[in-house]
Amino acid sequence: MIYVSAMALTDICADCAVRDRALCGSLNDEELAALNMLGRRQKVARGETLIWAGDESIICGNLLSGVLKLAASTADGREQIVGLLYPADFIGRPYADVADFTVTALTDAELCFFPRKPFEQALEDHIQMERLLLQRTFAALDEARARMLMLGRKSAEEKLADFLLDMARRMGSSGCRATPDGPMTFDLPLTRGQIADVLGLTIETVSRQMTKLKAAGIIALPGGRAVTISDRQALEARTEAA
Amino acid sequence: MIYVSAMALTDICADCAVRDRALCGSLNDEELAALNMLGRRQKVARGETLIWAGDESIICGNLLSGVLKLAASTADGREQIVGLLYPADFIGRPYADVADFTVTALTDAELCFFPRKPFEQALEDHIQMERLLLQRTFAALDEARARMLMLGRKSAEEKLADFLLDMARRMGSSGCRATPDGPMTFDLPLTRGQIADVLGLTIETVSRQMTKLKAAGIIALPGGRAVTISDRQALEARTEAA
DNA sequence: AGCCGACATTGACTCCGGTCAAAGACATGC
DNA sequence: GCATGTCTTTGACCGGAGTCAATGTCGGCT
Repeated sequence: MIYVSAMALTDICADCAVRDRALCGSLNDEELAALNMLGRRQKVARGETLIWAGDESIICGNLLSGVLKLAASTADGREQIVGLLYPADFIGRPYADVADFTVTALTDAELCFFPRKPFEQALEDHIQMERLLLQRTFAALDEARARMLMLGRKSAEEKLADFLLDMARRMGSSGCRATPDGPMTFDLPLTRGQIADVLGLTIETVSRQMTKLKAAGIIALPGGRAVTISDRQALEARTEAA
Repeated sequence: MIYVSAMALTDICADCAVRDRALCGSLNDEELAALNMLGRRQKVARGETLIWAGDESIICGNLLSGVLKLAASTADGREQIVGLLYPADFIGRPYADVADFTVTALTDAELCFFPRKPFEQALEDHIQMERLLLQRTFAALDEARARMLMLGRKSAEEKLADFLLDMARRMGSSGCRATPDGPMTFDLPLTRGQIADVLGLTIETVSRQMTKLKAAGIIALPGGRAVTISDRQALEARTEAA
């Protein structure tokens, strides 16, 4: 699929990696060119924070590459990761003056952002895009609620199993999958501490559960951030208590 | 505010208690009359389930009176309440074929519902309503995420304090509030078991924490489902660990 | 009134996951 | 190579919340 632009110098969308998977996928070429004027690309380094909870909600955008975390925290520093953002996901909070969550890059990342107010105007002007955003927001809400069940009612073991299967699914494209049900290896974009913050556990508990799964021959930890799922069936079984 | 309708016999919106607070608030009288044709009012008794998780997503609607719960559960019967719905709140999941969560009445309730497909069409036809729904969905997402922090990172005591303050705010209108900061009494629409399901705790823990707050003179339990918040300051303090 | 079922409280005990602490791994830079 | 800092693993211990069980309270019904 090739997009040739008459305004190559400024057309940042032309080589967009998520051109048709992101919100912009709902726009035709002319509309895209207009939105183009508003947008800016930006690279962010791992660890960098894009949006701070409590700050004014200034920007919206799309994630092009990398993984971001969306986090909430208590006054005394406890943190809960309330969402992970992957390429083509929407970033930001339209229609609110203040951002409620902190957005931080877990890996080096690239994104395409717009000032919030003009972006809201663009939503009004492009019904299709607004409708797509509504659908995605509903999907995000479903996901958040599913995670509430996990946080409130699942054991550490179940949480870890859930998490690993979810990551396997999400990293599946970039990682390598031999056969649909055979062993599969991928790199986690999160540290143990960050996994703990996703699951509502501590680093130590995450580490112990990992070791337990390894001892049971269900996963292998080849080193670094890599994980191999050797027995997907068994892992799925641990998603629900015995 | 009085709405006189030329079609009094069928105009179920005329005496709608949430006429201008619900999604329909974005419609003018003609549009409302059209939507009217699609909608049906229904009363449901406490305990009745409107939508079952896993079933086809058939209806959408507005809550007129009462309180509903939105719940997820595990295969072995553990339940997590992922949201509470109050009058004027939107019910249902447009753009999905299957409902992911169970919706049940916690009190006797009345609602106004529409078949999902025609409702989706109505959203397309009435941009203002779609936009309002988008804004509400974002708000629901923020709320769900805030609750993730609570579920994942807060102690039983903090959860209870959070919950009571939230209920005080929500029941404030119907209950009685003497002075902004003085004692305030209201009825909880939930049993201890349901509170436990909201907070990711057990009945016993909820009960013990209630007793502890009562012993500390922060709340009183006059009987039935009633709660009196005698020392709001102290309750707010327990929202964050010592 | 008295019975019944649902809901709530309380107690005794257990255990999962948190806390504190000490070693390992591993990457990076000098 | 070695030093440094970050991340991970492992161990010992503790405590908050869950479990199991008994008792108490309330409202509804005949």
